[in-house]
Amino acid sequence: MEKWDLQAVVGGGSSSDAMENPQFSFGPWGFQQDEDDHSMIFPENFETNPNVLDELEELYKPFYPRLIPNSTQNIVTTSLPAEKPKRQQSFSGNKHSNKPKRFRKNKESTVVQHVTADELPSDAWAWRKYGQKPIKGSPFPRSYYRCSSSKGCLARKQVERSCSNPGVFIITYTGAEHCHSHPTRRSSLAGSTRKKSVMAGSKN
DNA sequence: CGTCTTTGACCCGCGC
DNA sequence: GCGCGGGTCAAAGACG
Repeated sequence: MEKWDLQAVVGGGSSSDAMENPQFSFGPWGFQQDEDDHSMIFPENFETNPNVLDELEELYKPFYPRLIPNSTQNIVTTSLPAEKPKRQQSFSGNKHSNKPKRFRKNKESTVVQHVTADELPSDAWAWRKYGQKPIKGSPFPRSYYRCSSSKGCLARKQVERSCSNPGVFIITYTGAEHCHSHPTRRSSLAGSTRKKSVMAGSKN
């Protein structure tokens, strides 16, 4: 079983980093968005050109925990096909409840970071894992996290390991922007330092 | 007690 | 229209 500890990977499982790094002004939700095209344009050589990287760091510093020069950390934004009319979400409840159906696909902007294990950012937000799925074509599963700092916050992120570069993690921020400020402390640390044994043999 | 992770099932978008 | 793949829900169990 490829059970790899994403808790350690995303850093969201531990509150220590977040609290020790108050300078983090983290949150990809807040960059400029066009009405229709939720995208950011990056020069192709931004990763290799130190000047470009520096400029970008200044530009996007408020949105990311840190941009590490000479690293594999990367920012790729996906622009949504605004022109392509998609079928509206039905929001018809599911078998479990009458709650409105969650919207699918990224109707908000998405921001992708490629980081190495050592550079995995520990953001100031508290994330709660709500799902994990094996991805076709990738030996590694993708984990889904949502912001647990505030109940109404719709911010989400996905963490997966690069299939071509197992040492590189792909963090995708999706959903809405945070509707709250950085949590000064976690509401609870329960479960945040969960032992690995739980995931190893809980249900299998 | 409150929050977290895990995990199977469900639902939807999209390609064929 | 059907099937696949991906995203989300919610119950159960664990931890501080």
